Amino acid sequence: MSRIADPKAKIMLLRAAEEVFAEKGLAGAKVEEIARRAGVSKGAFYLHFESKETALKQLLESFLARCHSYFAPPAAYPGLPEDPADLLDFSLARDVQIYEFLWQNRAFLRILPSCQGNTDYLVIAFRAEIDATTREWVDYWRREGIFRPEVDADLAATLIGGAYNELSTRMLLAETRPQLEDWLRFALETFFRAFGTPEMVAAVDFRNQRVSQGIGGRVADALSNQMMDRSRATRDHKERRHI
Amino acid sequence: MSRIADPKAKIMLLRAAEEVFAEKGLAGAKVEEIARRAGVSKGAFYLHFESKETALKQLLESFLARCHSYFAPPAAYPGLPEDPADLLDFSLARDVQIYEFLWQNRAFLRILPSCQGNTDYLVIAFRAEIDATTREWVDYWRREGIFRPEVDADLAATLIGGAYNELSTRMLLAETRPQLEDWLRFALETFFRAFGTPEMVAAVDFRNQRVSQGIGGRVADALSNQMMDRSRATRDHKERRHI
DNA sequence: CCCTTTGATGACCGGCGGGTCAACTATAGG
DNA sequence: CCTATAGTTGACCCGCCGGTCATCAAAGGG
Repeated sequence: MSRIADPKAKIMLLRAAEEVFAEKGLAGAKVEEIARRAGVSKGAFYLHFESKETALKQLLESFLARCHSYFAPPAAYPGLPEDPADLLDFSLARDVQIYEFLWQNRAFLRILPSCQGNTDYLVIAFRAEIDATTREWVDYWRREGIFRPEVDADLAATLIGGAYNELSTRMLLAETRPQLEDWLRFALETFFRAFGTPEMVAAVDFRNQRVSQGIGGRVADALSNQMMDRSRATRDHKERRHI
Repeated sequence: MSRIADPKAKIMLLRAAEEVFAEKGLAGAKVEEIARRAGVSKGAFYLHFESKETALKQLLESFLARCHSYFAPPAAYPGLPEDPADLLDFSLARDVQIYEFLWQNRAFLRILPSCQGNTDYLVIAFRAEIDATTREWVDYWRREGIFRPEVDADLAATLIGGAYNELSTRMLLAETRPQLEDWLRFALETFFRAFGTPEMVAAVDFRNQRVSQGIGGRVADALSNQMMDRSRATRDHKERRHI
């Protein structure tokens, strides 16, 4: 009995909404345009969403949740490498993973700045979360003797967060995928040089020599092959270090 | 003959508009509210401005022009000190001056993120200009042998710009004036350590020792005196114009 | 083939707020 | 005091768009 709902409708609407929100922002986006791009009527939009804000909130929550799994604190990586060079490789591989994800979702990233009104608390909370996670990393690195003890964790996290955020902004302006690896290596070295102990800075220099001699990072390969299996990846680092 | 126009009206409207735009953004700001806060009628608003956008544009142009004079390229400072410690002092004093200005105009800074629609090109152009100026400084420092030659000027400028931008964002969240000097010293040292030649990094360390021994910077004092003179001069100039 | 049920449509409603203008008011000159 | 002139007002107009609902269409059961 009765008619069956189009199962693609909601997905198409979400996709269209993502597009239009990214182009126009919350206020500028028109429900009619979202519906038209999804190939359905305006009324159909309201079969799936209570309001325009609801749709944006739904999109945001889903995206931020996916982001969340990428911006993990150090506690989420039980077996972090201790060797400075391996640590650099690991961090770079992790950054590349994150920015690859951001690049894939660049359409979505464009929505965030436009969240100025009723939904901005979501973005603000997310930024605060990122900032706290960055701070955790700085604290961790300081405890591990990688960063100098006198480095102010709050300020360091602010600078790091701002710099990386600017990189993502710059990525959004690019038409083709930038050399994220180069960008992120540069950023990583910048902050390791700035905040690292003299030993760490020396390790950065040494690693650059090694790289310029054509010897690639070992950990980076391991991590990109086994993205999800962190414990195995770190076990690999340790084993190889003894070779 | 005839009635004389209220000379305060436009100024009051601009002030009120600044307030409301800062609180609500372009779209959220209502002409009626601006007029009410200025103590005039809605119609009076349109005696002075063609439209809501015009008012915002006028405010923006004026503010960005004032900003412009602060973000000067190295060419604007003919006699830059060559001694590393003095250079640090000079740069810090300059940064403090800029951020002091930004702090004084923090209400205005809050408007910028909300410029998403018809006026965003102004902000975008301004950001690009800041970025270019930062790049000029990086290039200059590299030419002067203060930054290492292999430092990528574009990426360095991006990171620096992002980090300093984040500092200003964080400043906007503060209720009382933060210790800008500490923040900016931290940021300055961060990037001088990251990009500086080994000699420069040594100078940073040496300077910290000197400062911790209570010996203040000489150049900083000289510059801050000079800068106070300059801001006092412009303030006087404005007061005279308003009389 | 009709009836019921439920998905889908788009014309329509209503409020919001940018912008206008007829009416009003203050001032100066005669 | 009167009149001309120009500043000031706020009620009103109107387009836009979020949200609704009478109406139609599709699917399945009897």
